[in-house]
Amino acid sequence: MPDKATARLTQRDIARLAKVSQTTVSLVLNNRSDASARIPAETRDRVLKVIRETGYQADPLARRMTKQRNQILGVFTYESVFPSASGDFYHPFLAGIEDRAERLGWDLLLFTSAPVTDGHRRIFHENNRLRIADGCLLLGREIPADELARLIAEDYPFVSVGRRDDAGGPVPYVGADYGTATRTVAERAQALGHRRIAFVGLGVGAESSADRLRGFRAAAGPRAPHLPTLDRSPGEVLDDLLDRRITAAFVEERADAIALYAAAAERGVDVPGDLSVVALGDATRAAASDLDFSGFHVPRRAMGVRAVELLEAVLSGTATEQQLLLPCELTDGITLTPPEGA
Amino acid sequence: MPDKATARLTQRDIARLAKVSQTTVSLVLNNRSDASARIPAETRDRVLKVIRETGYQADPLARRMTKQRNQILGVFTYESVFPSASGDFYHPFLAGIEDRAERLGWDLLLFTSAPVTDGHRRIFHENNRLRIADGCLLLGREIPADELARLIAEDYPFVSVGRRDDAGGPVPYVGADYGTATRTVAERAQALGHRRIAFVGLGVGAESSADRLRGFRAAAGPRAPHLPTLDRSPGEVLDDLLDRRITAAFVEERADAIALYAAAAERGVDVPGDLSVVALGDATRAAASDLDFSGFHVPRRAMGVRAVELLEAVLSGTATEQQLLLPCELTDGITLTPPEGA
DNA sequence: CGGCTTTAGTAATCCGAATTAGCAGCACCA
DNA sequence: TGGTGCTGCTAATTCGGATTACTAAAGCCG
Repeated sequence: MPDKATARLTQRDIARLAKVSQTTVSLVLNNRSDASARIPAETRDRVLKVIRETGYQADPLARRMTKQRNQILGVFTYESVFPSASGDFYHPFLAGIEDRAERLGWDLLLFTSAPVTDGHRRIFHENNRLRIADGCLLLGREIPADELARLIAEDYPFVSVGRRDDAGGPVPYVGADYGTATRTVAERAQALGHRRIAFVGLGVGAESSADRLRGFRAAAGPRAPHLPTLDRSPGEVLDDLLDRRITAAFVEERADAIALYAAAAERGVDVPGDLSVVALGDATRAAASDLDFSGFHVPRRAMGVRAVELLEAVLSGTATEQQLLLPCELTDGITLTPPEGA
Repeated sequence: MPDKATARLTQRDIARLAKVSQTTVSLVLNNRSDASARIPAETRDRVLKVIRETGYQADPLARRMTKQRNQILGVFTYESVFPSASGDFYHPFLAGIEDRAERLGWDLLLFTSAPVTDGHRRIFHENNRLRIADGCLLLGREIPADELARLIAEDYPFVSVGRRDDAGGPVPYVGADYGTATRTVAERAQALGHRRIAFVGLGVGAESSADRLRGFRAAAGPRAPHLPTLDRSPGEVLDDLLDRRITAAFVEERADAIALYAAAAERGVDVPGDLSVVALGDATRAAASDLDFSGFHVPRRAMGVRAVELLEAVLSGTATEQQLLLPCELTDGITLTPPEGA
């Protein structure tokens, strides 16, 4: 009896049992019938019989060795993949990625080994393992330009989920068209009669922030007010809005919109009666609300799907356009109505 | 210039650049310093420098071929990892896994390449790639015994998240002690005066179901009623409970408890006045409710953490006990009070 | 019968790493 | 001055399977 468990069967074993060469076993297994490899039915059956009797299965690793690709799709997230606090912002992206990866027969490698420092991961560190994967998807609000530049310089196949500015070259991405969406909802508000509108949020830093502010300015003009949220309570922001007699606030971050709405309710300020509130995307921080905000949603799932498809195209060399913006899903909602007296 | 993109770097390339042999590169990489392999600091540094400059990473497949650790932790989920519908049941497990993997410097490989058929994945299929990872964690409500048996037979290192029955041998797992938790809350209800109590749910099939029913029976006796939920609306279940003059229902699935509560509210049945409702765990289906149910929660995050730790112990051969049950978190809640007239 | 083609199969390599065996060169010692 | 041992490295082999190159035998033709 084989004391050391069952030493895994190999093609050599099958070959021995079927009295053929390992080559023949391989040919039979791969069902090859080219001119260069003819296996008569008799021999083929003999080999197949042995395979059936022994329950032999080819080692998938050895099999992949001779292929060029590993069928591993890297996923690099600049925050934790499974965050406990930040709500489910990334979830739909990942669902889309998983869906497509599954369809392509790829496994997903999450680079959790990259240490998180200051709440951010860095791609390039001591022992970066990027090259374990065939290619990589990048997720995160902000991705340092130097890291992108290095990926490009090293010619590593990757796709960013979310638009990124050039970094020593164009960055392949599948993003959401925040600019157009923001501009559209701002124009819609203007059509309803709003004349005093403001952008509420960061507006700088990440591309996604800048794109929204840019879209807003495209509709509202370069001097339209931009109210920061950083280090200010929702109440303070609300006061600021009211002081300036703003009639419609375009809030970059949905969580802030929700907080603003709550502050207004508490203060007895009616939304949208006294103030319309437009949400420019989805909550990236935990924030529960059933309220049907006017504004738009980010096509997160679709972005994940398309990002995988683009990476696959890049890897197989069939990619033509490497930068793709998907339209956001506008929602009418109930928080945008004509201003009082309009 | 290399027109054919980046032909993946190999140790041979590194060797050539560093003017040493492939063997030396391998030795340096594996930091070997036996008597049989002495690499002076000077040579080592030269090799490391080239590796750093080129960003070389060992091919995990080739590496696994010759059996070695890869720092890759496989995660096999029997449903989608990122489900769109099923709520967030798996999320905390994965958060725990990610946390520990990060601390150990491991990457997470999600086996999304395993095709989902009938809503379930199968580990063993055409082209299973389990062995890319050093070991694997298994997640899912039900895991076919034959798959577990085969993993055991093949001596593949794995740990199940959730208790599993023996399958041709003991299954290594980190589970939740549903039995004790259910028994404890049932006894607590009895101490409050409840005499007519019932178990509501599947009670069979998955170990997690059976464990709860067993715990319930341990407190309530072997003949205590067990009401099925399958193919019955919450209203029907409620009728059944009232017909039997049950004063406390122990509901296996939190989503069912929520639905039952809603049905009762609609019917004018007071919970817990007319009927106490105990939730035996967390919702595995999407179901939102702020209600503070009496019952318990599953220590999901901790289970994920401990499962990684156990697998690490298994891999390094230091594991002593391979089956671990963590206590559930009992919650007093507001849906269990003494029965009327007690 | 000799030359050419087809058939049926095998030996040799390769994939990218890890590992084993072994080989020069030098120091030290008797 | 030859033997022993250490140092520093490399050639060769292995893992399991895919592929290429090649060969032995049979079939066909004139």
